[in-house]
Amino acid sequence: MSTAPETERRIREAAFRALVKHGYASLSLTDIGEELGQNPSIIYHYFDDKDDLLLSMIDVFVDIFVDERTEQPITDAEDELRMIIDQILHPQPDHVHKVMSSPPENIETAVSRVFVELWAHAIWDDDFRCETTEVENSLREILTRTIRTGMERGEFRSVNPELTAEHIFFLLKQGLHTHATTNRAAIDRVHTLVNQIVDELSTDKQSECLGA
Amino acid sequence: MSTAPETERRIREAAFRALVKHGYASLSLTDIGEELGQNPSIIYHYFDDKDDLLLSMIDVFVDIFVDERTEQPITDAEDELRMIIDQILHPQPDHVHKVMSSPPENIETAVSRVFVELWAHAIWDDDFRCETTEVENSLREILTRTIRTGMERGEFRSVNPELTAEHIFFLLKQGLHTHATTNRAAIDRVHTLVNQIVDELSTDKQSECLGA
Amino acid sequence: MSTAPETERRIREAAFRALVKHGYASLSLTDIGEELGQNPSIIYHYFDDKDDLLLSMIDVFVDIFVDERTEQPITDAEDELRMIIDQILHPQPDHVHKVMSSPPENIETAVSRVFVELWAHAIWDDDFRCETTEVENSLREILTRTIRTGMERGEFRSVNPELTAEHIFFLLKQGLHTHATTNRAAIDRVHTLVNQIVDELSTDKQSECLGA
Amino acid sequence: MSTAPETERRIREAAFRALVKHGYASLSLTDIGEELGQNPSIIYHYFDDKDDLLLSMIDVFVDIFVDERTEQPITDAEDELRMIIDQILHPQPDHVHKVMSSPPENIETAVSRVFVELWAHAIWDDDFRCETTEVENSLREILTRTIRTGMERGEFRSVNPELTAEHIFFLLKQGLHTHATTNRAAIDRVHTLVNQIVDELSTDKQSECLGA
DNA sequence: GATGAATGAGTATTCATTCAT
DNA sequence: GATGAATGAATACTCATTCAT
Repeated sequence: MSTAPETERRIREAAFRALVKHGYASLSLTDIGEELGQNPSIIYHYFDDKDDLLLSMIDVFVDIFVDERTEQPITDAEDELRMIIDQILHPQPDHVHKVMSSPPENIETAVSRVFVELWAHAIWDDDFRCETTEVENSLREILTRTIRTGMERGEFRSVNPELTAEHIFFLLKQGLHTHATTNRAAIDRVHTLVNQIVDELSTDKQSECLGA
Repeated sequence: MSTAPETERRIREAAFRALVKHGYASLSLTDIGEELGQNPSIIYHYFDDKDDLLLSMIDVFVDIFVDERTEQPITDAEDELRMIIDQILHPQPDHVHKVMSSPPENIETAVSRVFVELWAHAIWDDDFRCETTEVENSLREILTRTIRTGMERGEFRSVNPELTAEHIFFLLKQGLHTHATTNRAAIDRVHTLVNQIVDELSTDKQSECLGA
Repeated sequence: MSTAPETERRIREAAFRALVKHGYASLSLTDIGEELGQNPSIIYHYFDDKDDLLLSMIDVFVDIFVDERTEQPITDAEDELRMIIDQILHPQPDHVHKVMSSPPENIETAVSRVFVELWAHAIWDDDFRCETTEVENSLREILTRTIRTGMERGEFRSVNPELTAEHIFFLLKQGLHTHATTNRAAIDRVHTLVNQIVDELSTDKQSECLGA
Repeated sequence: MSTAPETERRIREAAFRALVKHGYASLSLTDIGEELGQNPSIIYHYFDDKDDLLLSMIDVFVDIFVDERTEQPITDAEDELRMIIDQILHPQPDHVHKVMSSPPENIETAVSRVFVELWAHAIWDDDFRCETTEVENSLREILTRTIRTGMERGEFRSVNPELTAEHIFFLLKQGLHTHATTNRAAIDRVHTLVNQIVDELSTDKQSECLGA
């Protein structure tokens, strides 16, 4: 059997790690080759060019966050919601290891950096922009579905599920973004805010609302 | 007085416009020189190097969003809050023109792009990181101060002003970020969510909470 | 018998077609592999390297223009001469098909291009130079022989057969060359000039004309 | 005064010499830089890219063969014709030195090589093709004009001046071509043939000869 | 015989930066 | 203060060639 698909995956993971190390603006194919432990020219056997390779790295995101969730039946809506939130804010090595054979060392930092860099590139490249939009749609969809299910089962209060999902999603993204781009520890603050929202959803109290 | 400070400002603005056009990763001094209408080597009379110039562009942000507000006395807290929010989500040409003599054409897009690009670069450069952190601190401080003032005057409900300010600030940033990096019209959605929070602050109603 | 000689010929023809398509300077083994419909590395089973393969393409020329003529007895000198001229200026698909199983589409263009490219390469490569010299010698020899035969039989006026052959040959080559390398329709002009020479040969006027 | 035009000319001449040394197919900007004694990147200050530089080398041809002749009044048609022929077949260092400050060593070889290489490239590049066509038109025009003038003054027999000029021109080109691409000494042979034609032109025999 | 994965040397081109004027 | 000529290091990408299968 051909080793090709394995090699393609190894290149993608090497690119991921190299991106975490060097950043988009100064990421060279040489860097990727070094991370890969092979001559960079091999990249052209598996990808059209640098952009094609980097574009494919959004797939790594999909692998980590989206794929497995889309088809899963929901058992407990609140548990499910909290688990999704947790996995985005604190990606676990075990989970990441399922989709990457050699993940970078500090996964939390790695994921937030790559998120910020790839999304930033989407400003300039339509293909990237399509992918980022789609990934976001999928994740928002998962959140929306979970909230709606919770409402239908009476676990959650009656809210606009799309808007609430979007609210949560904005905060999650911003947690990663602020974590990667400032000296502030933003993830815990976001966790607090998002927990409030989930708490609100699952209490039948009428008061104590967001930001309070 | 020499024309030097004027030239320095012109260079900074040219760099700003060039960044809006080309993006950080592919921004060359040639691009900036073209935007400036002068030979790019003049940049070295006013800045140490490319990084120094780009770092100084965060100052443009400070000029636009922070400076004038820090010392202003607050008259009406809710008005003030809504105005700050509006100015971040929809920067007005008139206002920007006060701090830039030749602003780029589409200011809303320009500001969100530059925000995303400069912050992304802060991942890799400690000097940038200090600046981004500081700018965010200032803006959060303004929001916090406004909320606290509103509370003290009885205009707003009693909340944790730091946390609420942070909540609003996360959403505002994410509005710009999503606007710049996906195909979704995120700014209006963010406006809706933030308005809800401000509404909550200024009503004494006990019900109808976030996302509802 | 093994299929090897057949494969070797197929490779040579593929190289010929690829050369017609891409030109010497930008002809890659990948191009040849594509034309061949096979993996380019197979070439190394039949040829030492790229140069060796391209050198062998001169043989295709020999196959087309020289081989069959060298041993043929001459029946009518003028007819023969006009036929040779015609075949060089307007190679017929039928005739080419005898030596190539998959000739390129526009043979006239193909032949002139390959002639110009291979001969140009002969500037730099002694092996090529030997081959081009030899092919030219053979063709000039055929022309000379035909003219001499015509003279001996009284069909042609008395001229210097080597010089006249060379004169005709120069013009024929230049027809192909100008056809391939400029926007001018040179072949018909050459035909006119060469016909004049042949006419002169076969008239019984005594006037000493050019080439005599 | 700026040194720029001087540098541009130096680059063009270096490219000319490098082309004579290495040939089109294996001519790298590094080669040209070496010939120039400077870093190859300087080329991009004066030319768009490699093709632009090489295209400009046809101008060197125009400088050598065409320019000075176009406006000169003709004194003696036969002398003039023989001089043009001589200058193409045997370019003199003195003459070349007028348009190149550092010509290559063996000018005869250099000119024929560059002619063959540039013309060969015209097969694939329309810009080259335009230039080659134009240069040829100019040279043919000069020959035609000289022959026509000779006829009008009664120095030459009555012939078709265009066709005779073309005849001569074909032979001259083929002299250079054969000289560059085979092991045969073709230039003298061509000289003999062309001299015959000119002799024919200036004899007063009435017999209708070629080109008439 | 034939494939295709892998290599590494080489190529055109870009770009921040320097420096003489 | 401002220019623009010049540099050299770095970069993406290509391609002939090898070799294990």
